[in-house]
Amino acid sequence: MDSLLEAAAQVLESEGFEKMTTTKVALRAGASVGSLYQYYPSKDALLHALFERKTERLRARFAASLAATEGQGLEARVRALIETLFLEKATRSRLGVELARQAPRLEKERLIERLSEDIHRAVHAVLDAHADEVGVADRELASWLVVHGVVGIADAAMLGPPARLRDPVFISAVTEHVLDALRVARLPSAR
Amino acid sequence: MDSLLEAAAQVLESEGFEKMTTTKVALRAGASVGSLYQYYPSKDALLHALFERKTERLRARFAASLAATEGQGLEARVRALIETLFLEKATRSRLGVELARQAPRLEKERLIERLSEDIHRAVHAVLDAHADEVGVADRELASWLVVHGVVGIADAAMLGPPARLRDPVFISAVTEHVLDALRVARLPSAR
Amino acid sequence: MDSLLEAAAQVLESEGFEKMTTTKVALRAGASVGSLYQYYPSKDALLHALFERKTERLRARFAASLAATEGQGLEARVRALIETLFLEKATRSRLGVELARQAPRLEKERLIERLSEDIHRAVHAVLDAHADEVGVADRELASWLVVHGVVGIADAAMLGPPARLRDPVFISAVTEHVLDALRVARLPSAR
Amino acid sequence: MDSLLEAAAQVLESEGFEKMTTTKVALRAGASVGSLYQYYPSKDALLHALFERKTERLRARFAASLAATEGQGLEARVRALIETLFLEKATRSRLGVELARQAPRLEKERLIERLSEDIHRAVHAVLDAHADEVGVADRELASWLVVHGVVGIADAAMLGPPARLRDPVFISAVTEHVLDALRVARLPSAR
DNA sequence: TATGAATGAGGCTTCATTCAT
DNA sequence: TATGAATGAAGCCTCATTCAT
Repeated sequence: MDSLLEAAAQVLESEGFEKMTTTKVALRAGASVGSLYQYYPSKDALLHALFERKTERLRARFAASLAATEGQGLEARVRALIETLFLEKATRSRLGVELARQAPRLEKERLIERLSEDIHRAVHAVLDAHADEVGVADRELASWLVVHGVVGIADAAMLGPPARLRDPVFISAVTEHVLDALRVARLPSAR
Repeated sequence: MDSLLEAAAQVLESEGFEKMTTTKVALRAGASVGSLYQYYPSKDALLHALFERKTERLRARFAASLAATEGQGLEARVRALIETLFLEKATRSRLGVELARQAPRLEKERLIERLSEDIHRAVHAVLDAHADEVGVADRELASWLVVHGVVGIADAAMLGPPARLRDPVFISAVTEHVLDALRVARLPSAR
Repeated sequence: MDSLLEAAAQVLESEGFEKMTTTKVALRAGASVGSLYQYYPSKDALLHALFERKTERLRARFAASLAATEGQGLEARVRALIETLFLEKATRSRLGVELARQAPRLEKERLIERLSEDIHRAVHAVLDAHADEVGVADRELASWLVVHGVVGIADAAMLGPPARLRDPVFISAVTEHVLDALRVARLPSAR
Repeated sequence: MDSLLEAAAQVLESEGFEKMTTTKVALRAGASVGSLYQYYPSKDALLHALFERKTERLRARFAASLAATEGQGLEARVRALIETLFLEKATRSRLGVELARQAPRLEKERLIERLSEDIHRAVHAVLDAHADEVGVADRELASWLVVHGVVGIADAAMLGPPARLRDPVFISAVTEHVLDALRVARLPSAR
């Protein structure tokens, strides 16, 4: 049941993982614990599903961002990706944090790794497609560094004022920062 | 007692937070639960102390790195800082992860924030000291972005092969990446 | 569940409060601790319920006594009330004592106060109804004094041989004592 | 050590029995737990001593009251005894309550019984000495009833406003009540 | 298929008491 | 004789999971 998943998300958001009990989740979903266990055979299974939902959503947004900026310049595409990541991080951020806390348990690390690999691959493809605008030699490594660097920035920004992640000025700054790292400015065309 | 702290660290490392019980910690330290509670009035207090120990250690290493590279060029200093961060992240990494997972609970978020602020400040000072080598206008923002970007990179690297964080080639790559972002290379063209 | 309450009463009676554990109560009731906590969210809640049960029973007996002696003379009614009180005090007296010991903790003091107020009020009404047989001016005060005096007597009698509280001779003596205090006997001289 | 006893009294008064720990008592007395256990081999031994202290004090006050009213009339002596009892009950009343709560445990019931027997005996002697003013036949029984009745009244009064136990009007009322019960007024000499 | 009462292992914490110094 | 750190048994309570209805 999908309402169970949403209920779990809400409880996780409002109470945190340690106070999220299966009974509470079931009640919030208007169901009974028994029913919950019919769909999700364990608490961890519930978390896993929640994880996948979040992960899938992010993947979809990224794909959409890339599709929407198809054919545009590197800057536009990078900015779109950053914007997307920040927006997702800002959406139900408490939920994201609580899920991330549980990732080290569970085989869910794989879920995270798979996600970041996908993102990495996508970004790598973008860099390759705009190889002329990228000054670094190892674009594979560069995309990896950029992806995880930006994720780190997003995570840090999440602890501050929530508006920051949606602030265009901040997004521009991060975009510039990333493009700088990719040595866009050093390109011959800058001479 | 310090052996209690170390015992807690070991249990956390080997079993993870969910299986870390106060009794287990006490036993591992060769003490009794009662003694544990004499020194740390709650399980969370124990975590807090562990947190501070880790935090303090990192702070000290950073200070030492900066002191050791006093007077050297920007690249050397940045590299030293990255090296230090990576080394610390690689040291007892499971412990670090488990502690980080508990940070959102507890007022320890503050401990983390305070730490990253301190690091941010230190890096900012370095950038200011080497203003001539830095091409970005807003050095405060740049240092913030760089610090959190590199932390994100370190965290991602932790999930891969543990040797990576100590690999000089990788460290060089990250250093280059950071220096690029600071537009060090672009400086000549700014003439 | 009512069997939990009765189990608690039995443990309290046979072992006293300090040795009454929630697990023991649950076992005696043929249930598990978990079930106990489903019905009574804390050990104190269990005590509270026990308290109310006892209190309610006494209230009911008093009401019945008054109803049964409706229309009879003052002596008969006073005797009936005393008899009722003594009988109740003699019934499961250990239980009563253990509950009373816990009253100062808990908001249950209120329960006791409310009970004695009710009794006071009832006795006051009786005195008013038999105003012609009562020689004291302040019947409100007199009923208060009589009620608490008799309770004191009952409590003291509880410490002696248990049969005393059911001994008609003793009950007669107390009744006489109370009627004397109400100056029933002095009335003729008031002509 | 006497300061240990006083410390115990203070802790009992301010925190209640359940929060009175031997360590707290020792600290308050400016000693160590070890020392406490040198003088009082168990927590119960401490309580016992406290009990005796209170008991002895009351005994002494009663004796003093009787001595002070030697040769006076029944009313004066009864009033003095009531006054004394009320004053003692009003003094450190919380302490008294907490001690009474622990009486059922321990062989201390004996302490209480012995005390009330002593008081009973004393009052009996007073009644005998004033046999001409007492209208009841069984003075032994009457004194028992009066003693426990007044104790019950005092205990009930303790739950109300603390000033009541020291209020001369209230004391007079109780005295009158007692004298009435003893049928003082009905005596032929009252004609 | 849904329900939710029942289960019980196990965690955290307290505190009277001991004993080496 | 005083100290107070150490002990560890034992209590209260939680909650994931099961299963009879």
